[in-house]
Amino acid sequence: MDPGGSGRCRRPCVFARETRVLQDRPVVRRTGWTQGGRYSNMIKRIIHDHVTEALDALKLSHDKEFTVEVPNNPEHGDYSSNAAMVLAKENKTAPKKLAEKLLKELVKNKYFKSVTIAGPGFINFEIAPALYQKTLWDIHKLGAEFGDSEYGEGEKVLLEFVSANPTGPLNIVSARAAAYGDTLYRIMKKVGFDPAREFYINDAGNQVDILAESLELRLREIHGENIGEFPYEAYHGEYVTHLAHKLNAADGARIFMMPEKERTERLKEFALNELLEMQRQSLERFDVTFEGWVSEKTLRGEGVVEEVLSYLTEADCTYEKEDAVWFASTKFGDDKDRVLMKSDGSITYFVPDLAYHLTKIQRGFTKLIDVFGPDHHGYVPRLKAAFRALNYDEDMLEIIFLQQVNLFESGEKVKMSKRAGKIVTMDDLVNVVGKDAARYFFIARKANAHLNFDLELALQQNNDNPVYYCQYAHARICSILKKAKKDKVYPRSFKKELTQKLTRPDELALIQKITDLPELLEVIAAYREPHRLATYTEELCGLFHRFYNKFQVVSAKNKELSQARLLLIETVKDTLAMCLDLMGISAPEKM
RNA sequence: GCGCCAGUAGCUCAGCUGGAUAGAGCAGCAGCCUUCUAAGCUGCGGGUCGGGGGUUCGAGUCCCUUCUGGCGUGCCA
Repeated sequence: MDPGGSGRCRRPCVFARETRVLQDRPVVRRTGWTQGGRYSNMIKRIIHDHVTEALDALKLSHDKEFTVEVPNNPEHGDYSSNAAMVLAKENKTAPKKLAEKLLKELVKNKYFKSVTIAGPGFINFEIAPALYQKTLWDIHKLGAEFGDSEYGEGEKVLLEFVSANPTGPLNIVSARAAAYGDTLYRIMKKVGFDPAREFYINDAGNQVDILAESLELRLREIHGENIGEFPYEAYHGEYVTHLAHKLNAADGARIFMMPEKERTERLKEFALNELLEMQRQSLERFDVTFEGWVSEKTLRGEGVVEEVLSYLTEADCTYEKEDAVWFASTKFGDDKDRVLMKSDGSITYFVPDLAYHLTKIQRGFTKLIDVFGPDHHGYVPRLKAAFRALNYDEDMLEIIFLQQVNLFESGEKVKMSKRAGKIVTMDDLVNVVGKDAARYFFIARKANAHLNFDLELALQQNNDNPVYYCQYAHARICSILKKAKKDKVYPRSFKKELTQKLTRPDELALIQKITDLPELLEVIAAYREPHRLATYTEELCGLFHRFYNKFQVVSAKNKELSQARLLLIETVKDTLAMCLDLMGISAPEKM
C-alpha cells in the first residue's frame, strides 16, 4: 500500500476537504439562562424581571448583566442579587446607594415578603408565599414540558459510549458507560441539544482473529479432537463453548470441510453476530438503545482508511521507519509518534477509529463526545493530534473518562480478566440487583471517580440502595392520590385559587426545590455531570418524605387544603417521574 | 522516569465550578405506626476535607510541592 500515492482522487472523497478555522469556542455556554436572556428558573426569572422593571422605572441603565442566586446562608434570604454592585459603575452611584433606590421600588411588590440590603450592596429577597403559589401553578400548567429548554440550541452532539469489543459479554465498566451515556443523552435532549447515541463495533482487529481461533478450538473439542492445553491468549470464557455448540448445531462437521479462509470467515461472522446480538440484548435489558451501530469492518470497506492515510500524508505528517508508516503526532502535542501501518502492511486500530470520528463530523455533528474507560487516556493525545494535523477544531472532540469499577466480594477485590474468562458481566449485575438499582448505582457517582461495588452488599441489602428511597416516594404519592380519588376529595380539575392554601414552610420548600430542576438540567448537560440528577432526586424525595410524615394530605374536613396539597404532591410526583425517567429508572405506582 | 485520575465521618459517596456554620446514605445509639405505604420520619454521637506552602476579604474548591492508591506510557484494541 502506498499512503502517499496518487490514487486518492479516483474514488469520491468521503470527507469534506474545506479548511476549518480553529475557533475559540467556550467549553461551556452560560447555564441557567434561556435564549432570550431570561432565567430558566422561574422564580429567579421573576425576581430578575422585577429588578429590571425597577431599574427602568428609576431610569437607571443596566447594560451589564446581573445575577440572582440562592445564597448559601439562609440568613441572607431566599434569593440574592448583585445588581447594585454590578451596575454601580455605569450609573455612577455607590453600590449601597443604588441598592437603596432599588429597594424603595422593590418593596412595593407583593411577591417579596422582605427586601434588604446586606454587605457591600447585595439585595436579599425573602419570598412571599404568593410567588411560590404562582410558580406551582405555572409548573402545573406546563405539565410534561416543564424543564424543556432551548439551551442546547439544537446542536448536533454525537455520544459514543460502550463500544466494547464484540468478543464477549459486556462487563461492569460497559454497564457504567451505558448508564452514564444514556442518561446524559436523555438530559441533553431535554434541554434542547440534538444528540445521538452510537456504538462503534471493533469487528476488524486482532481480537476478532483470536476469537475465531478460540471458537474453532472449542468446536474441535466437541468433535472429540484433543486440542491440548487451551492457549493462554485465547478467550477462555464459557460463552465460547456455548457458541461452539450453537455453531455445531447449525453447521455440524461441514465447517471442517471448508477451505481454511472460508472457515475462518464463517467462524468470525458467526461469533460476531452472536456476540453482538448478545451485547445488544444486554443493553436493551438496561433500557439503553443506540441510534447508530457503526462497524469498523464496514467502514474499512468504504475506503475511508486509505483516505485518512492520504490526508495525513498530504498534511506532511507521516513518515516511514522500520518498514512501518508513522504519524508524526509529536508535532501536534503527543508524547511520541504513532504507527499507522504496521510493517506487515496491516493497519493499526487508530486509523479506522480516526476515520470513524471524521465521519461523525461529516454527518454534521459539531460536538463529538466519547465516553472511554480508564485504560484509554493515553489514546487521546493522538486523536487530538490528528484533528489538529487535519485542521479540524480539536475542541469538537471531547473525551469523558469513566474510572474503573472495582468489585468486592467478602471484602476482597475480585480480579477480572476477560482473556481468562473470569468476569462479572453486565447481565450478572442486572440479574442480581435489577436494572433500576444498577443504573442508579452507576449514575449516582461522578464519572471520574473510582467506584467500589460490593457484590454482597448489593445482593443482601439491596433495600439500602437509595433508588428505593426515590421510587418509594413516588409510590407513596400514587397511593395518596388513589385514596383521594376513592374518598372523592380529588377534584375534577384543579383551580388556581387553591394554591393560596399552601403556606407552610415544608410546602413552599417543595415548590422551591421543584423550580430548581430546569436550571439543574442545563448545568448537567453543560458539564456532562448526570450524577447531580441523582443527588437532586434524593433531595426532592427527602423533602417529600418529611412533608408526608408531618401532614395529612387527604382529609374530608378541610377539602380545599386537601386539594391544594394534592396539586402539590401531584406536581412532586410528575417531577420525580421525570427525573427517574431521565435516569432510565422506572417510577412504580406501588411497592 | 513521564503523563492522566482520585484521596472529604468507621464504610460508600455528595459538595451548585471561589462564598459565610463542610452534607447525605449505610453502620451505632434513642424515639415515632388504631390516621393517605415504617423501603419512611425525628433526635444524638462521629471530621486537623491525605500533609505542607501559596494566591484571595474569603479555599474542600485555584496554583506549587509532597505522600498514598489506581491507570496509562505496544507495530493490543
